[in-house]
Amino acid sequence: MAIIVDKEEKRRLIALSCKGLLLENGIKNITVAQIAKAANIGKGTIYEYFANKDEIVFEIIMLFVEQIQDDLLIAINNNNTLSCREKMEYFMMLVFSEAYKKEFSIYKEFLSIALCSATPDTVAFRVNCHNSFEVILETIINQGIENDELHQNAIAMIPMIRYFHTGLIVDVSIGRVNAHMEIGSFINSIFGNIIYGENR
Amino acid sequence: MAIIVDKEEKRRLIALSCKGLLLENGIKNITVAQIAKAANIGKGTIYEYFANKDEIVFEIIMLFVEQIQDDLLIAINNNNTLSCREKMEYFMMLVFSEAYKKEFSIYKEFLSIALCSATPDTVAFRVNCHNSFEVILETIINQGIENDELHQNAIAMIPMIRYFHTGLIVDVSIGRVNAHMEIGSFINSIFGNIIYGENR
DNA sequence: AATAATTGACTGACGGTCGGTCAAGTAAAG
DNA sequence: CTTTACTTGACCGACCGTCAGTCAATTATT
Repeated sequence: MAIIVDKEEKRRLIALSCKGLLLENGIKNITVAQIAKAANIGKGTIYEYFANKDEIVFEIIMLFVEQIQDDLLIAINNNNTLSCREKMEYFMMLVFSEAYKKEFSIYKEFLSIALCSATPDTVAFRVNCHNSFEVILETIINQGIENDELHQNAIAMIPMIRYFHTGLIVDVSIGRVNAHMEIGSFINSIFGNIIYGENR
Repeated sequence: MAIIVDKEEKRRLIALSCKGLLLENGIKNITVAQIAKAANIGKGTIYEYFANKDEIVFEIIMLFVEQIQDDLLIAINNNNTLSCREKMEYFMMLVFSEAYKKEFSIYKEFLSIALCSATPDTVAFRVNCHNSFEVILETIINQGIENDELHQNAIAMIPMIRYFHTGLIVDVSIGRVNAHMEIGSFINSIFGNIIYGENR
Protein backbone atom coordinates (compact mmCIF):
# COMPACT_ATOMS: atom_id res chain seq x y z
CA MET A 1 0.00 0.00 0.00
CA ALA A 2 1.15 3.45 -0.85
CA ILE A 3 0.54 6.45 1.33
CA ILE A 4 -3.06 7.35 1.69
CA VAL A 5 -3.52 11.04 1.99
CA ASP A 6 -6.16 12.43 4.23
CA LYS A 7 -8.59 13.63 1.59
CA GLU A 8 -10.44 15.88 3.96
CA GLU A 9 -7.24 17.53 5.10
CA LYS A 10 -5.99 17.98 1.57
CA ARG A 11 -9.27 19.61 0.54
CA ARG A 12 -8.78 22.14 3.27
CA LEU A 13 -5.22 22.80 2.25
CA ILE A 14 -6.19 23.38 -1.34
CA ALA A 15 -9.00 25.67 -0.24
CA LEU A 16 -6.72 27.60 2.08
CA SER A 17 -4.10 28.19 -0.55
CA CYS A 18 -6.49 29.81 -2.97
CA LYS A 19 -8.66 31.70 -0.53
CA GLY A 20 -7.03 34.99 -1.51
CA LEU A 21 -7.44 34.24 -5.18
CA LEU A 22 -11.17 33.82 -4.77
CA LEU A 23 -11.56 36.92 -2.62
CA GLU A 24 -9.65 38.97 -5.15
CA ASN A 25 -11.33 37.75 -8.33
CA GLY A 26 -14.72 36.31 -7.52
CA ILE A 27 -16.14 32.93 -8.43
CA LYS A 28 -16.83 33.70 -12.07
CA ASN A 29 -13.36 35.04 -12.69
CA ILE A 30 -11.21 32.28 -11.33
CA THR A 31 -10.34 29.22 -13.33
CA VAL A 32 -9.53 25.76 -12.12
CA ALA A 33 -6.11 26.17 -13.69
CA GLN A 34 -5.46 29.21 -11.50
CA ILE A 35 -6.61 27.35 -8.43
CA ALA A 36 -4.28 24.46 -9.22
CA LYS A 37 -1.38 26.82 -9.70
CA ALA A 38 -2.07 28.63 -6.45
CA ALA A 39 -2.22 25.31 -4.65
CA ASN A 40 0.98 24.15 -6.35
CA ILE A 41 -0.58 21.04 -7.78
CA GLY A 42 -1.64 19.84 -11.20
CA LYS A 43 -5.08 20.61 -12.48
CA GLY A 44 -5.96 16.94 -12.66
CA THR A 45 -5.13 16.51 -9.00
CA ILE A 46 -7.81 19.01 -8.08
CA TYR A 47 -10.36 16.56 -9.37
CA GLU A 48 -9.08 13.85 -7.06
CA TYR A 49 -10.35 15.93 -4.19
CA PHE A 50 -13.27 17.85 -5.65
CA ALA A 51 -16.02 16.70 -7.96
CA ASN A 52 -16.21 20.05 -9.68
CA LYS A 53 -15.34 23.70 -9.47
CA ASP A 54 -18.36 24.54 -7.37
CA GLU A 55 -17.23 22.15 -4.68
CA ILE A 56 -13.90 23.94 -4.41
CA VAL A 57 -15.69 27.25 -4.06
CA PHE A 58 -17.96 25.81 -1.38
CA GLU A 59 -14.99 24.59 0.59
CA ILE A 60 -13.45 28.05 0.50
CA ILE A 61 -16.69 29.76 1.44
CA MET A 62 -16.89 27.35 4.35
CA LEU A 63 -13.58 28.78 5.53
CA PHE A 64 -15.10 32.24 5.48
CA VAL A 65 -18.14 31.04 7.37
CA GLU A 66 -15.96 29.51 10.04
CA GLN A 67 -13.98 32.71 10.31
CA ILE A 68 -17.09 34.81 10.72
CA GLN A 69 -18.42 32.35 13.26
CA ASP A 70 -15.26 32.65 15.30
CA ASP A 71 -15.53 36.40 15.09
CA LEU A 72 -19.11 36.23 16.32
CA LEU A 73 -18.41 33.77 19.09
CA ILE A 74 -15.67 35.97 20.47
CA ALA A 75 -17.93 38.99 20.39
CA ILE A 76 -20.71 37.14 22.12
CA ASN A 77 -18.84 35.23 24.76
CA ASN A 78 -15.93 37.48 25.61
CA ASN A 79 -17.84 40.68 25.63
CA ASN A 80 -20.24 40.74 28.51
CA THR A 81 -20.55 44.48 28.49
CA LEU A 82 -22.78 44.15 25.46
CA SER A 83 -26.51 43.78 25.91
CA CYS A 84 -28.39 41.12 24.02
CA ARG A 85 -29.73 43.81 21.79
CA GLU A 86 -26.27 45.08 20.94
CA LYS A 87 -25.06 41.57 20.30
CA MET A 88 -27.92 40.94 17.95
CA GLU A 89 -27.15 44.10 16.07
CA TYR A 90 -23.50 43.12 15.84
CA PHE A 91 -24.53 39.68 14.64
CA MET A 92 -26.75 40.99 11.90
CA MET A 93 -24.46 43.78 10.76
CA LEU A 94 -21.25 41.77 10.60
CA VAL A 95 -21.55 40.50 7.03
CA PHE A 96 -22.36 44.00 5.85
CA SER A 97 -19.36 45.53 7.56
CA GLU A 98 -16.38 46.93 5.68
CA ALA A 99 -14.20 44.18 7.12
CA TYR A 100 -16.16 41.47 5.35
CA LYS A 101 -16.80 43.32 2.14
CA LYS A 102 -15.03 40.80 -0.05
CA GLU A 103 -16.54 37.83 1.72
CA PHE A 104 -19.95 39.38 1.30
CA SER A 105 -19.38 39.73 -2.39
CA ILE A 106 -18.43 36.06 -2.67
CA TYR A 107 -21.47 34.96 -0.73
CA LYS A 108 -23.59 37.02 -3.06
CA GLU A 109 -22.09 35.19 -5.99
CA PHE A 110 -22.76 31.92 -4.27
CA LEU A 111 -26.43 32.82 -3.89
CA SER A 112 -26.50 33.72 -7.54
CA ILE A 113 -25.11 30.35 -8.58
CA ALA A 114 -27.28 28.45 -6.14
CA LEU A 115 -30.46 30.17 -7.29
CA CYS A 116 -30.13 28.92 -10.82
CA SER A 117 -28.65 25.51 -10.10
CA ALA A 118 -29.95 24.28 -6.80
CA THR A 119 -28.38 20.85 -6.82
CA PRO A 120 -28.72 18.68 -3.72
CA ASP A 121 -25.12 19.51 -2.89
CA THR A 122 -25.71 23.23 -3.11
CA VAL A 123 -28.83 23.01 -0.99
CA ALA A 124 -27.07 20.89 1.60
CA PHE A 125 -24.23 23.36 1.75
CA ARG A 126 -26.54 26.29 2.26
CA VAL A 127 -28.57 24.51 4.92
CA ASN A 128 -25.30 23.80 6.63
CA CYS A 129 -24.38 27.50 6.62
CA HIS A 130 -27.77 28.37 8.11
CA ASN A 131 -27.45 25.95 10.90
CA SER A 132 -24.11 27.38 11.91
CA PHE A 133 -25.62 30.82 12.17
CA GLU A 134 -28.79 29.75 13.86
CA VAL A 135 -26.83 28.19 16.67
CA ILE A 136 -25.19 31.52 17.38
CA LEU A 137 -28.44 33.41 17.08
CA GLU A 138 -30.01 31.00 19.51
CA THR A 139 -27.28 31.66 22.04
CA ILE A 140 -27.81 35.39 21.78
CA ILE A 141 -31.56 35.10 22.11
CA ASN A 142 -31.34 32.76 25.08
CA GLN A 143 -29.17 35.29 26.84
CA GLY A 144 -31.79 37.94 26.07
CA ILE A 145 -34.55 35.79 27.50
CA GLU A 146 -32.56 35.11 30.66
CA ASN A 147 -32.11 38.78 31.47
CA ASP A 148 -35.62 39.73 30.42
CA GLU A 149 -34.63 41.69 27.36
CA LEU A 150 -36.72 39.34 25.25
CA HIS A 151 -39.94 37.41 25.59
CA GLN A 152 -39.82 33.60 25.89
CA ASN A 153 -41.16 33.05 22.42
CA ALA A 154 -38.43 35.08 20.74
CA ILE A 155 -36.64 31.81 20.16
CA ALA A 156 -39.40 30.84 17.76
CA MET A 157 -38.59 33.86 15.64
CA ILE A 158 -35.19 32.56 14.62
CA PRO A 159 -36.23 31.36 11.16
CA MET A 160 -38.05 34.61 10.53
CA ILE A 161 -34.96 36.56 11.49
CA ARG A 162 -32.96 34.50 9.07
CA TYR A 163 -35.38 35.16 6.22
CA PHE A 164 -35.23 38.84 6.99
CA HIS A 165 -31.47 38.73 6.92
CA THR A 166 -31.31 36.82 3.66
CA GLY A 167 -33.76 39.23 2.11
CA LEU A 168 -31.64 42.10 3.27
CA ILE A 169 -28.53 40.59 1.71
CA VAL A 170 -30.34 40.39 -1.60
CA ASP A 171 -31.67 43.91 -1.39
CA VAL A 172 -28.42 45.46 -0.33
CA SER A 173 -26.89 43.80 -3.39
CA ILE A 174 -29.59 44.62 -5.88
CA GLY A 175 -31.66 47.40 -4.43
CA ARG A 176 -30.98 50.77 -2.93
CA VAL A 177 -30.97 49.88 0.69
CA ASN A 178 -28.99 50.80 3.76
CA ALA A 179 -28.32 47.69 5.79
CA HIS A 180 -27.55 49.53 9.01
CA MET A 181 -30.78 51.46 9.02
CA GLU A 182 -32.93 48.48 8.17
CA ILE A 183 -31.32 46.34 10.81
CA GLY A 184 -31.79 49.09 13.39
CA SER A 185 -35.48 49.30 12.62
CA PHE A 186 -35.85 45.57 12.61
CA ILE A 187 -34.19 45.15 15.98
CA ASN A 188 -36.33 47.86 17.43
CA SER A 189 -39.42 46.00 16.33
CA ILE A 190 -38.08 42.74 17.75
CA PHE A 191 -37.30 44.35 21.06
CA GLY A 192 -40.75 45.74 21.53
CA ASN A 193 -40.69 49.39 20.73
CA ILE A 194 -41.96 49.17 17.24
CA ILE A 195 -40.67 52.26 15.52
CA TYR A 196 -39.73 50.33 12.44
CA GLY A 197 -39.20 52.55 9.49
CA GLU A 198 -39.58 55.72 11.53
CA ASN A 199 -36.78 57.53 9.82
CA ARG A 200 -36.89 56.12 6.33
CA MET B 1 -31.27 53.50 -47.58
CA ALA B 2 -31.87 50.08 -46.15
CA ILE B 3 -34.63 48.99 -43.79
CA ILE B 4 -34.47 50.28 -40.27
CA VAL B 5 -35.95 47.93 -37.76
CA ASP B 6 -37.34 48.97 -34.43
CA LYS B 7 -34.60 47.63 -32.17
CA GLU B 8 -36.75 47.78 -29.06
CA GLU B 9 -39.52 45.88 -30.77
CA LYS B 10 -37.15 43.27 -32.11
CA ARG B 11 -35.67 42.72 -28.67
CA ARG B 12 -39.15 41.96 -27.44
CA LEU B 13 -39.81 39.57 -30.29
CA ILE B 14 -36.60 37.68 -29.73
CA ALA B 15 -37.29 37.52 -26.02
CA LEU B 16 -40.83 36.32 -26.52
CA SER B 17 -39.86 33.57 -28.92
CA CYS B 18 -37.55 31.92 -26.44
CA LYS B 19 -39.64 32.39 -23.34
CA GLY B 20 -40.61 28.73 -23.35
CA LEU B 21 -37.02 27.67 -23.72
CA LEU B 22 -36.04 29.63 -20.64
CA LEU B 23 -38.94 28.33 -18.59
CA GLU B 24 -38.21 24.79 -19.60
CA ASN B 25 -34.49 24.77 -18.98
CA GLY B 26 -33.36 27.75 -16.92
CA ILE B 27 -30.71 30.23 -17.93
CA LYS B 28 -27.82 27.97 -17.12
CA ASN B 29 -29.05 25.24 -19.41
CA ILE B 30 -29.81 27.20 -22.52
CA THR B 31 -27.22 28.25 -25.08
CA VAL B 32 -27.20 31.31 -27.27
CA ALA B 33 -27.31 28.98 -30.25
CA GLN B 34 -30.58 27.54 -28.97
CA ILE B 35 -32.01 30.98 -28.43
CA ALA B 36 -31.08 31.98 -31.96
CA LYS B 37 -32.72 28.86 -33.34
CA ALA B 38 -35.88 29.42 -31.33
CA ALA B 39 -36.04 33.01 -32.58
CA ASN B 40 -35.35 31.85 -36.15
CA ILE B 41 -32.40 34.14 -36.57
CA GLY B 42 -28.66 33.71 -36.79
CA LYS B 43 -26.55 33.66 -33.69
CA GLY B 44 -24.69 36.76 -34.76
CA THR B 45 -27.91 38.67 -35.11
CA ILE B 46 -28.65 38.11 -31.44
CA TYR B 47 -25.69 40.28 -30.64
CA GLU B 48 -27.06 43.10 -32.75
CA TYR B 49 -29.79 43.44 -30.16
CA PHE B 50 -28.24 42.23 -26.93
CA ALA B 51 -24.82 42.79 -25.45
CA ASN B 52 -24.69 39.36 -23.87
CA LYS B 53 -26.69 36.33 -22.85
CA ASP B 54 -27.78 37.82 -19.54
CA GLU B 55 -29.41 40.73 -21.30
CA ILE B 56 -31.61 38.40 -23.32
CA VAL B 57 -32.79 36.67 -20.21
CA PHE B 58 -33.35 39.96 -18.47
CA GLU B 59 -35.57 41.11 -21.33
CA ILE B 60 -37.70 38.01 -21.02
CA ILE B 61 -37.98 38.45 -17.31
CA MET B 62 -39.09 42.04 -17.57
CA LEU B 63 -41.92 41.01 -19.85
CA PHE B 64 -42.96 38.38 -17.38
CA VAL B 65 -42.77 40.29 -14.17
CA GLU B 66 -44.81 43.19 -15.47
CA GLN B 67 -47.55 40.72 -16.08
CA ILE B 68 -47.20 39.14 -12.66
CA GLN B 69 -47.57 42.50 -10.98
CA ASP B 70 -50.82 43.18 -12.80
CA ASP B 71 -52.08 39.71 -11.96
CA LEU B 72 -51.32 40.16 -8.29
CA LEU B 73 -53.18 43.40 -8.05
CA ILE B 74 -56.22 41.94 -9.77
CA ALA B 75 -56.13 38.82 -7.65
CA ILE B 76 -56.11 40.87 -4.45
CA ASN B 77 -58.91 43.16 -5.56
CA ASN B 78 -61.07 40.27 -6.69
CA ASN B 79 -61.09 38.81 -3.23
CA ASN B 80 -62.83 41.41 -1.19
CA THR B 81 -64.68 38.96 0.98
CA LEU B 82 -61.37 38.05 2.61
CA SER B 83 -60.25 39.53 5.91
CA CYS B 84 -57.06 41.53 5.98
CA ARG B 85 -55.26 38.63 7.50
CA GLU B 86 -56.48 36.24 4.83
CA LYS B 87 -55.58 38.70 2.11
CA MET B 88 -52.10 39.08 3.44
CA GLU B 89 -51.65 35.35 3.56
CA TYR B 90 -53.07 34.99 0.10
CA PHE B 91 -50.82 37.73 -1.23
CA MET B 92 -47.66 36.34 0.27
CA MET B 93 -48.41 32.80 -0.78
CA LEU B 94 -49.35 33.63 -4.34
CA VAL B 95 -45.91 33.43 -5.90
CA PHE B 96 -45.29 30.13 -4.16
CA SER B 97 -48.51 28.60 -5.41
CA GLU B 98 -48.65 25.91 -8.05
CA ALA B 99 -50.32 28.35 -10.44
CA TYR B 100 -47.33 30.66 -10.33
CA LYS B 101 -44.68 28.00 -10.60
CA LYS B 102 -43.33 29.36 -13.88
CA GLU B 103 -43.36 32.93 -12.71
CA PHE B 104 -41.58 31.92 -9.55
CA SER B 105 -38.92 30.18 -11.55
CA ILE B 106 -38.43 33.23 -13.75
CA TYR B 107 -38.15 35.55 -10.81
CA LYS B 108 -35.57 33.26 -9.29
CA GLU B 109 -33.53 33.47 -12.48
CA PHE B 110 -33.80 37.23 -12.35
CA LEU B 111 -32.48 37.36 -8.80
CA SER B 112 -29.63 35.15 -9.87
CA ILE B 113 -28.63 37.44 -12.71
CA ALA B 114 -29.10 40.61 -10.71
CA LEU B 115 -27.02 39.35 -7.80
CA CYS B 116 -23.91 39.01 -9.88
CA SER B 117 -24.43 41.83 -12.31
CA ALA B 118 -26.25 44.67 -10.63
CA THR B 119 -26.40 47.05 -13.56
CA PRO B 120 -28.42 50.26 -13.32
CA ASP B 121 -31.11 48.51 -15.36
CA THR B 122 -31.42 45.53 -13.10
CA VAL B 123 -31.37 47.65 -9.95
CA ALA B 124 -33.99 50.00 -11.31
CA PHE B 125 -36.13 47.09 -12.28
CA ARG B 126 -35.87 45.51 -8.88
CA VAL B 127 -36.67 48.75 -7.10
CA ASN B 128 -39.71 48.87 -9.30
CA CYS B 129 -40.69 45.37 -8.15
CA HIS B 130 -40.32 46.50 -4.54
CA ASN B 131 -42.58 49.43 -5.03
CA SER B 132 -45.31 47.31 -6.56
CA PHE B 133 -45.04 44.86 -3.71
CA GLU B 134 -45.18 47.63 -1.16
CA VAL B 135 -48.13 49.37 -2.76
CA ILE B 136 -50.21 46.23 -2.64
CA LEU B 137 -49.12 45.44 0.88
CA GLU B 138 -49.93 48.95 1.97
CA THR B 139 -53.45 48.66 0.63
CA ILE B 140 -53.98 45.44 2.52
CA ILE B 141 -52.53 46.78 5.74
CA ASN B 142 -54.52 49.98 5.63
CA GLN B 143 -57.67 47.92 5.43
CA GLY B 144 -56.49 45.94 8.42
CA ILE B 145 -55.87 49.10 10.42
CA GLU B 146 -59.29 50.46 9.54
CA ASN B 147 -61.12 47.46 10.87
CA ASP B 148 -58.86 47.04 13.88
CA GLU B 149 -57.21 43.88 12.75
CA LEU B 150 -53.85 45.61 12.89
CA HIS B 151 -52.15 48.24 15.00
CA GLN B 152 -51.43 51.66 13.47
CA ASN B 153 -47.73 51.10 13.24
CA ALA B 154 -48.10 47.95 11.13
CA ILE B 155 -47.62 50.20 8.13
CA ALA B 156 -44.06 50.77 9.24
CA MET B 157 -43.36 47.05 8.99
CA ILE B 158 -43.81 46.96 5.25
CA PRO B 159 -40.13 46.93 4.34
CA MET B 160 -39.48 44.27 6.92
CA ILE B 161 -42.23 42.13 5.45
CA ARG B 162 -40.69 42.55 2.06
CA TYR B 163 -37.27 41.41 3.26
CA PHE B 164 -38.90 38.44 4.88
CA HIS B 165 -40.64 37.60 1.64
CA THR B 166 -37.50 37.96 -0.46
CA GLY B 167 -35.56 35.84 1.99
CA LEU B 168 -38.26 33.22 1.81
CA ILE B 169 -38.06 33.14 -1.98
CA VAL B 170 -34.35 32.48 -1.72
CA ASP B 171 -34.74 29.82 0.91
CA VAL B 172 -37.53 28.03 -0.85
CA SER B 173 -35.27 27.92 -3.89
CA ILE B 174 -32.07 26.92 -2.17
CA GLY B 175 -33.06 25.54 1.19
CA ARG B 176 -35.47 22.98 2.53
CA VAL B 177 -38.32 25.16 3.48
CA ASN B 178 -42.08 25.03 3.31
CA ALA B 179 -43.35 28.42 2.24
CA HIS B 180 -46.87 27.87 3.48
CA MET B 181 -45.82 27.00 6.97
CA GLU B 182 -43.34 29.86 7.28
CA ILE B 183 -45.83 32.39 6.01
CA GLY B 184 -48.44 31.08 8.40
CA SER B 185 -46.11 31.49 11.34
CA PHE B 186 -45.00 34.91 10.17
CA ILE B 187 -48.54 36.18 9.79
CA ASN B 188 -49.43 34.90 13.20
CA SER B 189 -46.60 36.88 14.68
CA ILE B 190 -47.63 39.99 12.76
CA PHE B 191 -51.22 39.67 13.91
CA GLY B 192 -50.34 39.50 17.52
CA ASN B 193 -50.56 35.95 18.64
CA ILE B 194 -46.94 35.12 18.37
CA ILE B 195 -46.87 31.41 17.94
CA TYR B 196 -44.25 31.65 15.25
CA GLY B 197 -42.60 28.35 14.64
CA GLU B 198 -44.97 26.53 17.02
CA ASN B 199 -45.31 23.50 14.82
CA ARG B 200 -41.97 23.35 13.15
C1' DA C 1 5.66 -5.54 -8.50
C1' DA C 2 1.72 -3.42 -7.21
C1' DT C 3 -0.85 0.35 -6.07
C1' DA C 4 -1.61 5.18 -4.93
C1' DA C 5 -0.96 9.76 -6.42
C1' DT C 6 -0.03 13.18 -9.71
C1' DT C 7 0.06 15.46 -13.97
C1' DG C 8 -0.72 18.45 -18.02
C1' DA C 9 -2.02 17.71 -22.77
C1' DC C 10 -6.32 17.16 -24.72
C1' DT C 11 -11.40 17.57 -25.65
C1' DG C 12 -15.87 19.35 -26.32
C1' DA C 13 -18.98 22.91 -25.33
C1' DC C 14 -20.08 27.45 -25.33
C1' DG C 15 -20.12 32.67 -25.39
C1' DG C 16 -18.97 36.04 -28.24
C1' DT C 17 -16.71 38.15 -32.86
C1' DC C 18 -16.04 39.29 -37.58
C1' DG C 19 -15.76 39.36 -42.51
C1' DG C 20 -18.88 39.02 -45.77
C1' DT C 21 -23.66 38.59 -48.18
C1' DC C 22 -28.00 40.37 -49.37
C1' DA C 23 -32.35 42.88 -49.85
C1' DA C 24 -34.17 47.30 -49.86
C1' DG C 25 -33.75 51.93 -50.70
C1' DT C 26 -31.76 56.18 -53.25
C1' DA C 27 -30.26 58.75 -56.98
C1' DA C 28 -28.09 59.82 -61.16
C1' DA C 29 -28.22 58.72 -66.12
C1' DG C 30 -30.56 57.66 -70.29
C1' DC D 1 -40.23 56.03 -66.49
C1' DT D 2 -36.42 52.62 -66.60
C1' DT D 3 -32.20 51.24 -65.88
C1' DT D 4 -27.96 51.04 -63.57
C1' DA D 5 -24.81 52.09 -59.95
C1' DC D 6 -24.26 52.74 -55.32
C1' DT D 7 -25.23 52.85 -50.24
C1' DT D 8 -26.64 50.99 -46.00
C1' DG D 9 -27.98 48.32 -42.25
C1' DA D 10 -29.80 43.64 -41.20
C1' DC D 11 -28.35 39.20 -41.02
C1' DC D 12 -25.46 35.24 -40.87
C1' DG D 13 -22.62 31.24 -39.35
C1' DA D 14 -17.76 29.85 -39.51
C1' DC D 15 -14.43 30.77 -36.47
C1' DC D 16 -11.88 32.02 -32.08
C1' DG D 17 -10.58 31.98 -27.33
C1' DT D 18 -11.65 30.18 -22.96
C1' DC D 19 -12.31 26.89 -19.68
C1' DA D 20 -14.28 22.84 -16.98
C1' DG D 21 -13.44 18.40 -16.85
C1' DT D 22 -10.95 13.76 -18.59
C1' DC D 23 -7.46 10.36 -19.14
C1' DA D 24 -3.24 8.01 -20.49
C1' DA D 25 1.20 8.26 -18.93
C1' DT D 26 4.41 8.98 -15.27
C1' DT D 27 6.25 9.16 -10.66
C1' DA D 28 6.37 7.94 -5.77
C1' DT D 29 5.68 4.72 -2.07
C1' DT D 30 5.61 0.33 0.10
